[in-house]
Order: sequence, then structure tokens, then C-alpha cells
Amino acid sequence: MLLAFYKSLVWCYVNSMIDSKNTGKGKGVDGRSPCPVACSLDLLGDKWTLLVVRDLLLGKTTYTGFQRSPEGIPTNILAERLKRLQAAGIIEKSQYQERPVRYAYRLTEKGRDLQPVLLAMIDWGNKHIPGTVPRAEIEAMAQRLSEEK
Amino acid sequence: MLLAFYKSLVWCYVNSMIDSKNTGKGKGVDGRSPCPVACSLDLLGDKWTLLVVRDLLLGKTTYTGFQRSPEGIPTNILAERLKRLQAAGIIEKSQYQERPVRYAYRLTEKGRDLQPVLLAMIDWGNKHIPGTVPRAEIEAMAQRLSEEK
DNA sequence: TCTAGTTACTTTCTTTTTGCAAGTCACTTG
DNA sequence: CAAGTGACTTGCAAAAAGAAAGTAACTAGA
Repeated sequence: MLLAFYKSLVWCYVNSMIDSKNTGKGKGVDGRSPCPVACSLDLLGDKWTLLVVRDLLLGKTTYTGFQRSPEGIPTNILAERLKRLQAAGIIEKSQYQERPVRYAYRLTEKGRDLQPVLLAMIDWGNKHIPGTVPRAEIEAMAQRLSEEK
Repeated sequence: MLLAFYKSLVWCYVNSMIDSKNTGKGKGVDGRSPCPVACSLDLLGDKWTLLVVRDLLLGKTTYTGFQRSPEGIPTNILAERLKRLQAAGIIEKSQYQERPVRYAYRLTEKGRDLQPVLLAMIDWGNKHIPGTVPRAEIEAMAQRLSEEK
């Protein structure tokens, strides 16, 4: 019972150990807790963000490219997510031509490091959601998309 | 140009190949697309669901236990998420005592299979979000929580 | 040159979801 | 018998999502 109380406090305790408000040093986390899962979800926890990252990992780079994915992301949400991902240092935006101006979005190293998360989701989806495109097919597709420019 | 059009249609093509409306066999996917990432996000893509799964992997089993996590999930959202996870076969609800009635939530195999997703998120968070609790500490905590009952 | 089309968005508006607070109900413990 | 606990439900304001249309800069074709 006391133990139960202790258990419930473990995270809060760790929290107070690490929270920048208490230590005063470093930037620390600014999310709901110092849990890496919670912090990741603060950034990526919605229905669209990781789909954009998926498209980027598949080799897509343009606004319209993301829009054309079969899930049909609403344009205002896409614009907002691209800004957030850029602000978080997960993607970079570069102008690849003038007249007419065109932009390319690319993953940074921080963004590419999300690949294991996506792969784990693909494996889980393949195992537990019938009818999902198998990982091998997705990897082949990424290959095809990256070969041509 | 024609190639670009082809590229944009790849997913739609795969979609039509696999969609149960076209094949007629099996249940198929019911989400936004047959992409395993999109399907996983239809179920898990929000700020709270995977935190509940995290708690379950750490060994928590009760409603109040989830509520006491440092992120402070609102009670109505917790109730709704538990129902969704149960409906999706990711968790099971069991009554572990009468008078007073008390319930325990536990991960099914499908739910435990989400561990690699969480671990990938932990690793990413640890690498890219300063101040997050390291994976080793989380694993030690899970150990401590599971040793006592 | 006029028209239609493309890319990369922004704006507006409606609907849905979230988050907070409070309330409920069955029981237990002092 | 009053206060507390576990497991929720209900009501409501605020935030976010989603649909649709609009904008701006430029191109390519009739």
C-alpha cells in the first residue's frame, strides 16, 4: 500500500530529478514529463506527422507529393506539420529552383533516425492488421522511387 | 512528368490491388489506406494511447494506476482509450476481485508486440531530446515494478 | 494574349476531439 | 457514519481537425 504509493511516484521522482526547473542547468525537456515516449509523442503523436516522415523516407520531397499520398492529408494540416517538423529540426526546407520557386523538404539526421520507429510500426501492422502492404513491398517501392529523379 | 504521375499513383495502385472492396476476400483494412503505418496510426496515432501501452509494459494494470502517471491523462480520455484498445484486441480487461469490484487491464500478445515501437521511440527520444530518462533506467524501473506484486 | 494548369500555400468555416471539472456508484476503513 | 478509494460518466468550453475555396507566382499551349 505504501509500496503502491511509492510506485505511483517513481516517475514523478525521476521527473523532479531531471526537470530543468529544479536543476537549473541545460534546456531539459519541455513536454509533459521526462519520459522519452511522452516527449516523442508531444512531437509526433497524431494521425499525420509520421505519415509525412514515411513519405520523406520513401523519397518524396515536395508539398504536392505529400498531398498526393493515398491518405489525402488536408492541405492546411500538411502546411502546419511541415512547419512543426522544421521547427523541431526533423526536416529541412530548401529552394531547389527559382522562377518558378520550388521547394524540397528533406529529412535531417534527426528525422532519418525515426526510421526504426516506422519500421517497427510496419512490422506490427503487417503482423496484426490483415491487408496491409508488406514491408518488403514498401522497401522495394522506396527503392524504385529513389532510383529515378 | 508521366513518371511523376506514375509515382503519385503507386500507393493508389497498391491500394486497389489489396482493398477488400476489389478482391472481395478477407476483411482487409478499414483505415485510410493499406499502408501499415497509416493503419497503425489510425489506432495509435494520438498523444495518449501509446502512453497507456507504455504503462502496461511497465507493469501497471489499473485505471487509477494509469491516471497517476506523471503526464496526467484526463479520466474521460483514459476511459475512451481503454475501450478502443480493448475493441482492437490490444488489451484485455479482467475482474480480479469482487466486493469491491476491481479490474485489471493487461496487454494481449498483439499489445505486447508493440514493445519494439516503444523501444524505438525511447531510443529516438534519448538520442534527440535532451533530458529524457534513459532507456536503461526505464528498464530497471519496469523490473522493480514487476518484481513486487 | 488569353486560358488553363501547376506548385505551394493561406483563409474561412464547420465539425470533432480534447481537456477540465464535477458528479456517480459501489464499496471499505476509521 | 463520515471520509476515502476505485472506476468510471456527464457536461461544457476550448482547441484541433477537416473540407472547401481562395491566392500568388509562374508556365505551357491555342
